[in-house]
Amino acid sequence: MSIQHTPHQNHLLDALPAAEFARLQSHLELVKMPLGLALYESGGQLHHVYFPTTAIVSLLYVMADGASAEIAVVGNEGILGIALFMGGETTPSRAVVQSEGYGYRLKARLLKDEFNRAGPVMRLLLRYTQALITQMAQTAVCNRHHSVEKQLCRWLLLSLDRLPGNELSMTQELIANMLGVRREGVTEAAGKLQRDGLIEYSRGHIMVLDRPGLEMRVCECYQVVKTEFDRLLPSLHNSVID
Amino acid sequence: MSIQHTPHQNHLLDALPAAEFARLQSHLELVKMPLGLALYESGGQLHHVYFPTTAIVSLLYVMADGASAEIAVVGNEGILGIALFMGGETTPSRAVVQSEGYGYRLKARLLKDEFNRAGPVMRLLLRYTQALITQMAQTAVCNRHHSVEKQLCRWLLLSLDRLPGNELSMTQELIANMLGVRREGVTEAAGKLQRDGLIEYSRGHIMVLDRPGLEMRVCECYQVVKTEFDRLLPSLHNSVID
DNA sequence: ACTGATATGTTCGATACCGAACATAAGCAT
DNA sequence: ATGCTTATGTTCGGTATCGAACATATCAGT
Repeated sequence: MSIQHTPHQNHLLDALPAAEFARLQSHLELVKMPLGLALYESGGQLHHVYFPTTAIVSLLYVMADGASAEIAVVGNEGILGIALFMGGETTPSRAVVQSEGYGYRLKARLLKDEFNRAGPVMRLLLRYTQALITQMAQTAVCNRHHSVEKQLCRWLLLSLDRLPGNELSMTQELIANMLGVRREGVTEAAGKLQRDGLIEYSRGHIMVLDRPGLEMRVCECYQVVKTEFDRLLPSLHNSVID
Repeated sequence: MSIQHTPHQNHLLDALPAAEFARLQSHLELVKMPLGLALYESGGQLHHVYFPTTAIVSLLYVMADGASAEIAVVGNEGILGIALFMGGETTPSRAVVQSEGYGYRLKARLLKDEFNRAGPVMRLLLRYTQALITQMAQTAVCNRHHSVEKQLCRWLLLSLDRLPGNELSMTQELIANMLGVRREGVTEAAGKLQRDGLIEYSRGHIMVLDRPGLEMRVCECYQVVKTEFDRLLPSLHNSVID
């Protein structure tokens, strides 16, 4: 059985008005996003923007000593490469595929031109950017105040929201990298969640058995971000802006 | 002696092309910003945008249990109320005056109209927003990996960059609130800096004696943010965008 | 000078996380 | 089956920060 791929799997593309979508459609290029692929390096040029459909991509800051932390997650609800239309051309963050899958890409020039029409595409992208800002801000607060276990719950739920099933492929080592904590810390937190029957994992495969249970344990950060995404980007296209 | 106030003290306003500045100038209203004033509450309506000149404003996230953390600082280099033009109308953050002073405000409607012209003002605001995003992201990473002392250095330098002299009015209690740590933690870190002759403080007044010394101790986060601001917002107006 | 309020200093034990080392176990290639 | 690699589990001592309680010091008002 082969999987159907369509740009409409990405919520931003799906939310475009017909005219705008028509302009871009033929330029959208399906790309495979294997685990670990870096779509952008810190400070590098952005030649394309990416609209994930089944993949999940993490925005990571890597520090001089190698320590890292995830500042946001982008999946089928979003776009990678906002610095392009924000005017900076580049950012100090890396974008790394965290969960393999597919997405569509578009040449930088085309997206910029579309953005510069200052129409619905621009407004949609700016709203998405604001939602992303909320996610970053909440991550900062969460890093400050919440335990590894709560952050793991948040991370699992954010990932789950961007995937079709209830399973994700991810080693504890990689999760630790995302959260910016030690692998052992993740092992301990995940072990606790497993003992309590919320998840089940083995060698890089995590199955969520009790999603409501996770939602009970997660810190408020998850819900704040989710609510803000829903508020700013109701899944149906809504052209009543301004 | 009376202090001169002019919108040009704010770098964004100062960077506007003459035509745009002329349109807005008569609508700019000088406002006093006393310590602790909340320009915006979480989720509240934004009736004005603010351009600080001598004041510094913190963007804070306050959590359900009262714990808080600063996610960004805005002074004479920036603007408060970006959610207005990003399309969200509101944000989950609070904006609180951290260092008293003055600024100019502009009615929300006027800024939106100006933004919607999709000209240089829009491009400038978007670039500023990207710089702000960098600051938030770096704050998230810093919260994760760096000691209170390093973060205090970062905070002092960020504040200093937005003030005329080498002195700031700020109790350790308030700094602790910003950094999202205990007051005692700030006392200890500040005590160390004082013993080493980098700063001198008493009851809410901090004088920086050795700025290079602070720059030696601060984590890389400070420089990353500063470099990105300089890159995105060179102080002279540069209309060569796109 | 007195008083109260506020800012800062100091201590204590508790806890979460770190850093390192090592043990087990599951998958993979041959 | 054998061995190699990778993922996960466990332990240990060290450190930073926390939470709370209390001590001191400076300022403002009377």
